[in-house]
Amino acid sequence: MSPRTPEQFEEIRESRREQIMETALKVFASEGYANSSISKLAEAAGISKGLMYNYFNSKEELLKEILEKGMKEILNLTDPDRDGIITPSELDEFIRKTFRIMRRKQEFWILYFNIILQPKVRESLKGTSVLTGTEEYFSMLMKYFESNGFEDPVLEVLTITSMIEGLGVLMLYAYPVMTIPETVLLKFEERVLKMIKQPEHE
Amino acid sequence: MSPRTPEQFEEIRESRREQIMETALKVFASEGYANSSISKLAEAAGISKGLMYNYFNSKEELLKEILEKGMKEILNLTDPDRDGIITPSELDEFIRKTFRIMRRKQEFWILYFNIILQPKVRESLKGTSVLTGTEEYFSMLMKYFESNGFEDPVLEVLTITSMIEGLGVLMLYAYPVMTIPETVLLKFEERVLKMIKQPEHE
Amino acid sequence: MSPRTPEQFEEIRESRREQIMETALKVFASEGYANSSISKLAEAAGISKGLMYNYFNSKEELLKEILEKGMKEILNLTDPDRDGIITPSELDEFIRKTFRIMRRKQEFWILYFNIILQPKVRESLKGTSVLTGTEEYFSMLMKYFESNGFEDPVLEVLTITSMIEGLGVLMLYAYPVMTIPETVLLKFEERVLKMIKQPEHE
Amino acid sequence: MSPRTPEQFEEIRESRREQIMETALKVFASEGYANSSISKLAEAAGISKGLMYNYFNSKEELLKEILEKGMKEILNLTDPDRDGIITPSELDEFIRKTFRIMRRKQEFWILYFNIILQPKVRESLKGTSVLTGTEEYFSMLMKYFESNGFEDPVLEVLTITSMIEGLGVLMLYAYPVMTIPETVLLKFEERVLKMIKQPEHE
DNA sequence: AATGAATGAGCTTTCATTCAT
DNA sequence: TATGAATGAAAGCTCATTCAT
Repeated sequence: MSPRTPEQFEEIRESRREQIMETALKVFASEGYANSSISKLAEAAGISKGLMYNYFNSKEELLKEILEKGMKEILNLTDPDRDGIITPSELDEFIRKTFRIMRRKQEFWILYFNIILQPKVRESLKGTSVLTGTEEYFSMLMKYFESNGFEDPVLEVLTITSMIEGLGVLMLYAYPVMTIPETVLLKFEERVLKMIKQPEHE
Repeated sequence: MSPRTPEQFEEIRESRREQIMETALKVFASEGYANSSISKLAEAAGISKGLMYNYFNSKEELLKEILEKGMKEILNLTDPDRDGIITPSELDEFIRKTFRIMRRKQEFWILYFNIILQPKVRESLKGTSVLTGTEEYFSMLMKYFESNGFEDPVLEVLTITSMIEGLGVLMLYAYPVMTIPETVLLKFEERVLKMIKQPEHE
Repeated sequence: MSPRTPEQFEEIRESRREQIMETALKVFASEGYANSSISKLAEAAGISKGLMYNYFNSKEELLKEILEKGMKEILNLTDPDRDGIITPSELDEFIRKTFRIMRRKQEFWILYFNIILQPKVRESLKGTSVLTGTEEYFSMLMKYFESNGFEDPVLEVLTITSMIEGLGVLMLYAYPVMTIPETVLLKFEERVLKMIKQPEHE
Repeated sequence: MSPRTPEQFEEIRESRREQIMETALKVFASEGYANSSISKLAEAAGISKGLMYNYFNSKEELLKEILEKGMKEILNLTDPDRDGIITPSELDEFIRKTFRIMRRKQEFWILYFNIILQPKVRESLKGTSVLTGTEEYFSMLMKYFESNGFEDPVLEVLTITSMIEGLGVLMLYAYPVMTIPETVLLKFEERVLKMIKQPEHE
C-alpha cells in the first residue's frame, strides 16, 4: 500500500467532479435549476452537502461548469478540428452529428433552454463558453453559406437552426398526442439535409 | 360618500387582476418564474405584497392563470370558430397568424417554454388548457395533413411545428451575432408556407 | 314610515352586537381564538370585515366582551341578588345552577379555559370581570364554608370546584371511550351535593 | 481535527432535540401554542430559526412530539408494566402517582388542555399516543371499577377523573385569591383515595 | 477529504387593521 | 351604515453557504 501520488489524487478528484456534474444535470433537468437544492444534489451524488463545496465554490459555478462542459462536447463533436470552418464535404456529417447530439443529450438541452431563456440569468453567463459556443455554432454555418454562394445566408442559417432547435424543443416535451417515431426522425433529418443542398427550390 | 356599488368593486377587481397578470408576465419572462418573488411582482404592479393574495391564492395560481389566458388568446386567434378543423383555404392564414403571435407575444413564449421544459412543473399543469391547448394545436395540424392525402402526416407536422417553435426559440435569445431582420422573417414564413403546399419535392 | 328614533337605532345596534358575539363565540370555541380570523368571524356573522370594526375596536376587545358577558350571565344566575353571600338554604340551588350552566354553555367554557390557561393572555384580562368574576365565585364559596363551621374551608372549596371544573373539562372533550350519560351526570351532581353537607365523613 | 463520528453526531442531535422540546414546552405553556412563534422558540432554545427545522419538520410536528413524549412519561409512571390493568393493591399508588405528576408537570398540562380543548386541533392528533394515551388511562380505571363490583363504574371514573382534572385546572391558574397550600393538597389526595374505597357511603 | 450542525437572508403566505367610497 | 380594497408586520419555512470537528 504505497501512498497515493498527487496524480492519483488529482484523478480521483476529477472523477468525483464528473460524477457530481452528471447527477446534478439529471436533477436540474427534471426539477429545474431553482428547485434543485444543494441537499438534493448532494444526495443524488451520494455525498454530503459540505463536500459539494469542496468541489464547486457555489451552486452557480456548478451550473456553469455543467453547461460549459456540455457545450464543449458538442463543439468537439461537430467541429473536431476547432477551426470554425465547415467545408461542403463536411456539412452533411455536421448536420447528422448535431441531430445525434440532440437525441443523446436531452437532459443537457432541457437545462440549456431553461437557462438561456431567462435573460437575467443568461447575462451571468456572458463570456463563458456557453454563449460563445452558441455563437461559434451559428457563425460556422453563416460562413459556410456565405462562402458557398447562397443568396440569403441568414435565411439559410435560420432555416437550419430553427429546424434543429425546434426539433429539440419538441422532443423535450414529447406529448402523448404525438410521440415522434425513429423513422420519422430519420426522414426529418434527410429533409433538412436536402434543404441545404437545394436552395434552388426557391 | 355613498358606498361603492358591487359593480364598482367588480370593475376594480377586474382591472387590478389584469394589471397584475400583465406585469407579472413581464417579470416572469425576464427573471424566470422561480426568481420572481411575490415582492418583485407586487412592486412591478405597484401594489403591496399582501394585496397580491387578495387577487390570487398563490404564486402558482397566478402562473396558471397567466398561461391559460395566453393560450386561450392564441387558440382564439388561430382557430376562431374553435371547431378544431383547418380547411386548405384556411391553412395559409393559420400559419401566418401563428407567426404573428410568435412575434407579438414573445414574453408569453419565454414563460411558456420555461415552464413546459420542467417536467415536474409541467405535471402540475395537467388538465389545464395550457397543455390541452398545445395538444389541440398539434391535433389540428395532424387532421389537416391526414385528410389531405399527405404521405407522412407526422413528418409534415414535425416539419411545420419545429420550424415555428425553432423560430420562436431563436427569436427569444436574439443573439448579437445574428439578429433576424424583418425581411428574412417574412421570407422564412413564405418558405414554411411553400413547404406545406409542395411536399411533392420529396 | 316615520324615521327611526335614536332609541330604535340603539336597539338595532345592540342586537347586531349580540349576534356578532354569539357567532364569534361559536367560531372561537371550535377553531381556537388565534385561528379565528376577522374574516371568518365576519362571514359567520353575515357582515363585512369593515363593519366588524364599527362594533368592536379590535379582535381582542371582541374577545373580552364575549368573556365578560358570559361571566356576567353566570354570576347573575348563581348569585341573583349579587350580594356575594350564599345562605345554607341557597347552597343546593347554587350548585345545581352551576351544573346547569356547565351543561348549557359548553362553547363558553371551551373558550374560557383556553384563554385562562395562557398566562400571558390572562394578564391582559386583569381588571375585567372575567377574572374578578371567577374570584367572586370562589370567594362566595369560601365565605360560606368559613361561616358555617367547616374545619378546612379551603379543602371544601377545592373539592367542590375541582369536581365542577373537572366535570367541565371532561364534558368538553367527550371521549368515545366514555361518553357521560345524563343519569350519571345527575348522580354525580347529587354526590357533590351530599359531600358539601356531610363533611363529617372525615 | 478528525471529523466527528456518526455517534458524536447522534449525540448532538439527541441533546439538541431534547433541549428544544424542553424550552418549547415552557414557551407553549406560557404564551399559548399559537402565540409561540418559531422565532420565540428558537430564541428560547438559544439557536437560530433555521436550525429548528433541522430537528423538526414543522411547528406542528414539534407540538406532537412534545405531547407524545409527555404522555408516554405519564403512562410509564402510572402503568409501568403497560398491561393496562390496575389491581386493588396498586390503586392507591396509581392515584398518588397521578397527583404527583399533576404537580410536577404543570407546563405539560397547560399545553395539553389548551390543545385538547380546540376541536379542530384535536382532530389532527387522532391516532397519536396523545389521544390513545388518554383513552388508555380512562379505560384502566373503568376496568378496575367494573371488575371490582362497583355499582356504577362510569360514575366512579367520573368522580375520580373530574377531581384529578379539576385539581389540575385549578392549579394551572393559581389565583391570588386562593393558592392551594401543600397540606390541603395532601388532604385532598386522601379524600380522593377514601372515596374510591368507600363508595358504600351512597 | 468529509460530515452535517448551524446560520441568516429571503421566500410565500396570513391577517388585524385602515380607509376611500 | 356598510363594503371590500389596500397595507404592512410578522408568521412558517427553505436553502445556499459556512464551519467546527
